[in-house]
Amino acid sequence: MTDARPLRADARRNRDTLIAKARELFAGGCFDLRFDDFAKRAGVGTGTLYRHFPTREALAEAVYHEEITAMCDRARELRTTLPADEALAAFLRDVVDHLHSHQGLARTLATLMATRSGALAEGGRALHEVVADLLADARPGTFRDDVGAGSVMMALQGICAAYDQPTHRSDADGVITLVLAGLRRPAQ
Amino acid sequence: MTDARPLRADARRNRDTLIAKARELFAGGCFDLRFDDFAKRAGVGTGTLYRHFPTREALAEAVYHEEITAMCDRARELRTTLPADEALAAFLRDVVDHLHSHQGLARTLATLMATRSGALAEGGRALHEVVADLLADARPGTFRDDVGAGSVMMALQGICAAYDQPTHRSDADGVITLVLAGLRRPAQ
DNA sequence: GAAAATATGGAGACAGTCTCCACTTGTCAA
DNA sequence: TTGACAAGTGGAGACTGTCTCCATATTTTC
Repeated sequence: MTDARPLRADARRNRDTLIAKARELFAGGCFDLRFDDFAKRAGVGTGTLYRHFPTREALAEAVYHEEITAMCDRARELRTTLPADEALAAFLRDVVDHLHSHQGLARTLATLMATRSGALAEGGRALHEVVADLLADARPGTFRDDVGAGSVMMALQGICAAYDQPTHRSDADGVITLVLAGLRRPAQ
Repeated sequence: MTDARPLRADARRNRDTLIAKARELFAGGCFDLRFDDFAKRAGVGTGTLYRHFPTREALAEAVYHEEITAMCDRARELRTTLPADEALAAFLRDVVDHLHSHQGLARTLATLMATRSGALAEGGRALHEVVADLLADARPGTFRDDVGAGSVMMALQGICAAYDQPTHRSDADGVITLVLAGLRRPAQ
């Protein structure tokens, strides 16, 4: 996935500037800036922006790449200190918490999850994987096995897609509550 | 909500033609047609299209208006013949079933649900309302009361937003399973 | 330090959206 | 009927944002 050819020094610098600027703008709630304008604000030419990030989504993914990686690491870490079912619960709650204070991330994830193929979906796939792992670990005994990780991700996609609804936080918490309660194997 | 001034005969005719044409194209999976081209295909001028439907979403909502109304009616009908909890279950299953064979509807609903205000959201609001009603009826005794209709709608939004994922059907069924199982009041 | 490789920027081609208004069509009162 | 007014039409073209292209500049390599 990582490129073989190392970027030239100036190219690397530009790329980093672009990501930093994008992060700053996204954090300020400014998502729909003209792409050309955006290049200008970052102090590079349009061509440079397009060469590094062919699409808006590519840029968004680059900006949130670390964040998504951190999320996945967190999941794996939780798995080492908690029973798998509790780890999944804690992870999902964490995700919602994080999304709530990072609208841009929610937006980006909603897009990444909707994009089924290509490098762009990498982040979505990574998340899917950690959820699937937690789920698999928790299944025997505690979780039902007729519902897959895809369904959990789909619920998560709803949470992401609805990121700017006024009642987002409480609704999202509710979704997680339903998913977790629903996953628990019904008592025999 | 309905306009006071009745449309002139030719205007009404054009509007109907536009909706019919859009329905036909959507059914064929053709969603992202140029708006201008679309007008041409329907045999009207660009101006006419824009006057009737200022945005793509307005057109989509008009196309699926009947469908959404039918869904809401169906929910109310179910409520008269089944206990509320079963009615909600049947309704949600029905919705997924319907979405599955009408991608355009899923797409449209995803947009409508994401749009928090304005006439465009009417369809989304109507659905929210019937779900809220079913839920309220089912609550005493059977359903938990710490999770609102907004959460159910959010899960539904995920189902809609993921409409073109390859595993959509089974994942969506899983989400409904989780929501319904999660809603059930845990045995004391 | 010269050649080769790599990257830059921004002008301008292009594509899609949407407005505007001279003109057409429908409605209604007389 | 008909004439006058209201309502609606269509499509040229202004506008807005996207993206490509390439002469020029910078970095790397030998």
